[in-house]
Amino acid sequence: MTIAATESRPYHHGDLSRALVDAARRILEKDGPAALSLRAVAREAGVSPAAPYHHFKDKGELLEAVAHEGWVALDSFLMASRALAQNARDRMTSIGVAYVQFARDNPALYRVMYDCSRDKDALPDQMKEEGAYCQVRNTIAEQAEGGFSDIDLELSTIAAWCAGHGLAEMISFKQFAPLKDLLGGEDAFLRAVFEHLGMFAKFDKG
Amino acid sequence: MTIAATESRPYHHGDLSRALVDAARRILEKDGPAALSLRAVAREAGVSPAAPYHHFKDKGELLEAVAHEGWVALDSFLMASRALAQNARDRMTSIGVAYVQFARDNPALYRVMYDCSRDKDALPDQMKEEGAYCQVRNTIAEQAEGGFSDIDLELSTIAAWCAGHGLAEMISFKQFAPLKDLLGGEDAFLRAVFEHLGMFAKFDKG
DNA sequence: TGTACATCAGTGAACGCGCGTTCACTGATGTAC
DNA sequence: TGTACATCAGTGAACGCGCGTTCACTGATGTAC
Repeated sequence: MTIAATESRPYHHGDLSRALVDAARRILEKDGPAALSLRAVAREAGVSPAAPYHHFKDKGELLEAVAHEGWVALDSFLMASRALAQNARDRMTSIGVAYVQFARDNPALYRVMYDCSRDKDALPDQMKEEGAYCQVRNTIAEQAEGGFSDIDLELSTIAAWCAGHGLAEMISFKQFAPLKDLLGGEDAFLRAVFEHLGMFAKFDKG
Repeated sequence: MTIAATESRPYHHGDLSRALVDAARRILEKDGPAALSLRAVAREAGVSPAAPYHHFKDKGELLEAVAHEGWVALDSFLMASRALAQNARDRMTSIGVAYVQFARDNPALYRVMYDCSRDKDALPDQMKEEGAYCQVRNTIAEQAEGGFSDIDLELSTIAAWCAGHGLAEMISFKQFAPLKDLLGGEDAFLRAVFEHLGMFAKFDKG
């Protein structure tokens, strides 16, 4: 009845790559990005410090794998909340709010994602072709109903993305606490900030 | 004629506090935030690794001193470029552009400033009373010409601040290179992004 | 079906490193008398 | 004006730490014949 064979891990792991990335994410959740050393990851995965080198060239490559998972998770989170929005008008705010919620709920993962990006001075390549950035652009395009040139669309997407990232980094700052209370909670505060971006005020009357 | 006495530093330094903060900023400029250890700062200042402990309780306290200088420098940079703006309408964009330029020209210092803030989960206290944040709020208030409630004003300031911070963190990302070229350079790109925030589009016709 | 052997994926000990911080110390300074 | 002494602001050696990475190794797996 009991599965005795699994009580002690066999010499070969089976899928150590996967296990290492999972271990890394567990460490991020528990102790934050500063605790994320290669040795800690190996320890958490129950494996010797040298083992990861059979799967990742160096620490950076493991971090990139973790970051990549983060972007994929963000993609689907945004996708889901965009699908939930009631109408086109709310879709823009909803996707912004969802973006910040993701960062708030996965702060350490979010940090690793941007640390990797900064190291390369670029967002992940796939973002421009598909993925989160593209979803933001599409949402804006829908809401603008053709009123934007390609350049306007690109610039507005960048502006919205930057606002989302900035808010994501500051959402938990103490200074905002009174305003959150006043508005009825953090999510209401979030919506309010995005609405004040006023990104598409010019379309309100057209 | 030559001042022989200064050729070898006297035993007592005179103003080691100051010298340490200066050394820290030099290290930041040369080698970035990752290189900013207490020992490196002492080395750069030409002093033993224990010397800083007579002036700062620990590494964190030195970092805070550096960050504080950064905020002060940002304050006066924003003040100066706000004074240069031609009219009220441009003032908002100008202050945003200046904010990002500061971050771009002092990337490591900017990083330390926000790292310290994140550790405390708050922007520096003086920001709400005076300083950079307050300047942004005042600029927005001027441009809105009384059309904003206190809450609207606060939310708009937060939105603008977040957009500025987000753009500051991403301004050098490679993905934006084509757009920068298209628009005639990085500064033009910056202005364009801030204009697309459309923060006050609703006031354009009123 | 059995066996030799190459390859794969682990082990654990060790390397050298730079870090933050502490310690007992000493040279320099300033103040009380 | 001189001197004893407390205090201040340095020194340099040492502590223990965890890190990324390498190394020679070995156990397990799979494949060719």
